[in-house]
Amino acid sequence: MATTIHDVARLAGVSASTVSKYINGGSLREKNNSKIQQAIDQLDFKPNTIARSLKNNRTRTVGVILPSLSNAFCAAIISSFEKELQKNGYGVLICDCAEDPKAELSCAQFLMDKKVDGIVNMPLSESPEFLPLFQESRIPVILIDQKPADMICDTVLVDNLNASYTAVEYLINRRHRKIAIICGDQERFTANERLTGYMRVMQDYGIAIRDEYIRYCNYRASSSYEIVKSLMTMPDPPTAIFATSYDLTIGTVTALNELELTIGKDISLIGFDGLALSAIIRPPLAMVTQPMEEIGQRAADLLLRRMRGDYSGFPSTERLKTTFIAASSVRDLNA
Amino acid sequence: MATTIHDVARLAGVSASTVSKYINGGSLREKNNSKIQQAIDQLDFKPNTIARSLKNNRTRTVGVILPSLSNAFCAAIISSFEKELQKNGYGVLICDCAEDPKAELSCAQFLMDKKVDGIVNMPLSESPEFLPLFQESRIPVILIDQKPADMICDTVLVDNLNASYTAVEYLINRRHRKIAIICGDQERFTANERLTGYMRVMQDYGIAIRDEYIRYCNYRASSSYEIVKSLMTMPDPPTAIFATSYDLTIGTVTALNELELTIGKDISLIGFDGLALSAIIRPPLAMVTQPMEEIGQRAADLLLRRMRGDYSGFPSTERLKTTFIAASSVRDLNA
DNA sequence: TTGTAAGCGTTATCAG
DNA sequence: CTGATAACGCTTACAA
Repeated sequence: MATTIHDVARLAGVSASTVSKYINGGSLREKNNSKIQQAIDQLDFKPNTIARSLKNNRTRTVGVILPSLSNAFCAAIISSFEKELQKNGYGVLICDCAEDPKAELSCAQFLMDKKVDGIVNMPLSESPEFLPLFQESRIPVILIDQKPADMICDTVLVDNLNASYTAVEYLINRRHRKIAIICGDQERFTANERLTGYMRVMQDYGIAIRDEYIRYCNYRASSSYEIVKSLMTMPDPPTAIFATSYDLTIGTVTALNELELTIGKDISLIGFDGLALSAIIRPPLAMVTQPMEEIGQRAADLLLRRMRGDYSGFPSTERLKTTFIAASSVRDLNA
Repeated sequence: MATTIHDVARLAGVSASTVSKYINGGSLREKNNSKIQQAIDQLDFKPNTIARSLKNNRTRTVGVILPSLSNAFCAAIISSFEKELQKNGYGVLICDCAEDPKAELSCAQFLMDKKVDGIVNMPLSESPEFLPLFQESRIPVILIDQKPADMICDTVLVDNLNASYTAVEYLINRRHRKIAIICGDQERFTANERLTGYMRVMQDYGIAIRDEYIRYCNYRASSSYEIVKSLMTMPDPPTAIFATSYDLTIGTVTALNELELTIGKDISLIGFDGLALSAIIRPPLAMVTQPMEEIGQRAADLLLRRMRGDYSGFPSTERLKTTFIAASSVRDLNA
């Protein structure tokens, strides 16, 4: 059916191994070079990548394990990651965990069976169980966004602490004192870092921390929606809210709208990610944005290096900076 | 290094082909069944999928070619598509075209080299050049969202015409007559269908169609942003705008905000996709939503059937229904 | 039912 | 530089 290297060899009047050498950049007689190329063109020969993989244990395919593709933050990162790998001739196999931490392990198993050359994972679980599996097999793994406490692994993430610090400081400077923060899972690294930033700036400015203003949840918009409703019906509600993820921001805005509270007047708000939201919400939303493209790119570059066998600087932890965007969703109480 | 079927055979005291038969569900002596299973467990044997693929020309991997993963509409569809294929043991290889129609062909070539068992494509080009390639190789292809005029292919899309008709009719019923529509590429099937729905309902209600209210662009938020600015500074601006995609909706809202026009009062608006937007924009945004999950699922089901060799009903065109969500972003001019 | 042997399309080794 | 030969790990006739 498909044309093989043998067909090319026959047509060119050389052996299969010579053709193989030609394809893989070996040096041979000029005469043969052209003969072989001619035969390849004539037959429109494409080497069978499966056979190749079987031979050299490299599939030129990498796996991605992520919480959900419907999550804009994930999708944006993967989009830039994929572009970079595509450029380098790699295929990208995507496994969506549907936000289920247990799925991570089975996805990893699946990718292992597919013999991927490398893995990128945005972990759901605190410390990915599958990691040792890959490390034994010497298949490089890059973690994104979260950093597990007890495992050694290359990681690309952002400076959550300062992101949070800066945002809350902005509120404090505008004389806000009753500041609520809506965090993700208490267990998760990122959530924790963001909370720590909040704690630290509050302490640095000598503001009392009130537990009832600190709320954890599972990162769903519906959760922050409920939280905001509860926060705003407290006897002493906050004057400002800091929502620490894209989805949490969505839920917050939705709730505030329903409560008919005017953002930037009745309540101040700083969101997270979702630059696009900033412009469509009125008033424009102040927020912290992560460099999603850059995260994907860095992860790609690092993974490519590791797959090339370059393990310099292992384990590398790349911390990228977030950006704070000021906007009128925060009321200046000095004014 | 890795354990092979031979290792299992040796340990179980049978031949490799017997083990192979066992794995592939052949019938053999009860005694051997258990011996082999034991050996498999003991060695933690996993068949090498690459070797398998080489043998039977099936990789259990499908390819996806799409305009961009950063596009929420694409991502949502692929998310549900991937889930369905994952359930069925397939891997999903994703190729992001970065909105470049030329990239489609090279992505297709790449996937062909990867020996995917099937393809799903959300086409950028009017008629995907790569289609014949796959059809020759009898590799099933499912097109999503767009339907090329001149090619025979399975397709899953929505009823754009009625989607548009219903939305514009809603405006008309509220006495809007000066209705602008922001369409995508004039060339593209979907854009055309949506425009046709607009034309038809306008005609059905005997409303004069004014060319200056019909605007085409490249589906980017920045384009609709410019268009809206131009529309609203016309001597006789529209009283209502229908934005026909997610990104076009974003750009429209942004522009209206900047122009300080109050949606639902100074100007009426109906958007497209992005249910999440509806709740965070104030007032809530009326819009047309596509059943993205279902699109992904249908495409998956159809592709799985085709890969099973079931070509009944080919070429099948599945038309799904959109939903119209009324909201106060449309002012009732009767009132 | 089970085993032997050939082959899927490449590449690596090693002799010429 | 070139080519014969033997893998890579699995499946599948075909023979026993």
